[in-house]
Amino acid sequence: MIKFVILGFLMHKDLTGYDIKQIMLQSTSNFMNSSFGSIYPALDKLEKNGYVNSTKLIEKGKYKKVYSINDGGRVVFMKWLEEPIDFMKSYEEILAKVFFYGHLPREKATELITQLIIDINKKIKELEELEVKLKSVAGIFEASTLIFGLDHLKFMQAWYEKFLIDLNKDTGGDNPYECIDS
Amino acid sequence: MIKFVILGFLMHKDLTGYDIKQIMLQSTSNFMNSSFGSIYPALDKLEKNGYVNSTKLIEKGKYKKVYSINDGGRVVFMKWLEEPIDFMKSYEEILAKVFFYGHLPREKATELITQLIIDINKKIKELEELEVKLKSVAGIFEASTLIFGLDHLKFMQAWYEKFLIDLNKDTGGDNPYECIDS
DNA sequence: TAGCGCATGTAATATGTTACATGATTTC
DNA sequence: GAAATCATGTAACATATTACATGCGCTA
Repeated sequence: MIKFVILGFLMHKDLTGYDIKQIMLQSTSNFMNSSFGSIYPALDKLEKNGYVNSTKLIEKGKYKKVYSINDGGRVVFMKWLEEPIDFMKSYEEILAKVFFYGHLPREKATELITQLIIDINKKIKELEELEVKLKSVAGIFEASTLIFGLDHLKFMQAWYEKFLIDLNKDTGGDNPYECIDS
Repeated sequence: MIKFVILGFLMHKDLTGYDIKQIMLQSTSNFMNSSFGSIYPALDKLEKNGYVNSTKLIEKGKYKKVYSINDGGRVVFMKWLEEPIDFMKSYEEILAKVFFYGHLPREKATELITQLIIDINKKIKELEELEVKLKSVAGIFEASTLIFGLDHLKFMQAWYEKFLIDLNKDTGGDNPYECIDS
């Protein structure tokens, strides 16, 4: 997932590995905060795969390697972004994608979040059937993890439902997050 | 984490790798559902480290390797269980521990969950300060991930608060989850 | 001149998944 | 007799962390 997050940052401006680490700390650390040990190899691989280009330069006596996304990179990033969210993969994946939804037309973002809510609802139905069976059989702690899972999904459903409403209210005021690092 | 979940299952009865996979599917799949490719090597390692013992046998013509936890294993499992929950590590770790809290004295479980709530509250305070700064600066999608993180923590706090109350009401009716596989 | 922030990178380790290989028994 | 289920295991791959190694420039 880190490669897509990196591409997402590069969609916006050219960055070094060090920059990326700083920006993550300030913006995505809630759901993703990678170490240099994964950022640098990821950049390396992205370049080998032809999704980014790098320029070596010396600034204030410091050796820097500035990366920029190219057309190939933009294509794979947008493809990832437009894919429906598989919310069972990981809770972080949802956040990662939504974080970059500003790159999508508003209608597409709305559509994807609507689909997410539908998928969550399906899973809720599934778990509710399981709940009946297990509640009678398990102890309070074992049952609690299932009920937590269920309540957690209900929380997510309600949250994204509300988010959709806020989204429709939003004027789309152009407020790019580039401001963060200024 | 898988090693502790395996030890937790073995606390209750002797099992084969195959059994463990089945039980996971029925009980913990909500937060952990490992593949054979991680269960078998994990069992192997647990045995090499001296936490479990295995007995090879042939039952109904099928070769089986039944694992049982030993004193060393019980010690490391209980030590893991009694440790305060680091809820920032992963959301799954909370569930994994609470799932086995039936092995703890009720007061210890209560204490650990109380501490968890305190830790979550601390993090909420932290994020609320960040929120003020970022809200003005980020676009709706970027801000949403932070707000989701915050609301998510508030959900967890409320949930475990309520769970504590339910726990105090609970008679502690002995309802071991062994019933699941019957 | 010591230490911190900037800046890049590697090596060892951990942890897990998917796919494959193998072979027995049970069920239709 | 074919397919599903029981049962164990390995190999290739993916993904990430921690700790280390290196070195420059700025500031106290």
